[in-house]
Amino acid sequence: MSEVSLSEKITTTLALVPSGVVVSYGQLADLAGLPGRARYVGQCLKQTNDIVNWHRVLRSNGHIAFPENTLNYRIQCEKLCSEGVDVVNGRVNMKRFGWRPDIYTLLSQLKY
DNA sequence: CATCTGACCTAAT
DNA sequence: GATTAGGCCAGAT
Repeated sequence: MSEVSLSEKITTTLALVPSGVVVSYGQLADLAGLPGRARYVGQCLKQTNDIVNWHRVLRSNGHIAFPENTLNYRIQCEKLCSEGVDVVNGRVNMKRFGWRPDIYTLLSQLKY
């Protein structure tokens, strides 16, 4: 059986998040089998800049995690908007564009 | 070894 | 809304 690193669990799980859907750091941690470790997700994303779907990760309150005047902030806004996700004041309405049960079920099928 | 820091979260005020 | 306090944990100091 192959050993899967923690960061690998996170990146593979994130890669399954569909376009037009966003997740919080905490949600992603849970789905990757690392409950309560939202902070670790942040560390992983910071490490490498080429993680698939990195832009679909937001804070639990829907806010983009970067300061407003940064380049990354603008890029994330741009990418989300191009996917049909409304970003208002650097913030996404998690109620409308956030997690849906069917998608949750899909990701929950991940086994490591 | 102690403390600080951070792409974080929840609950309570 | 905002703030505080506690939780989380790998790295840096």
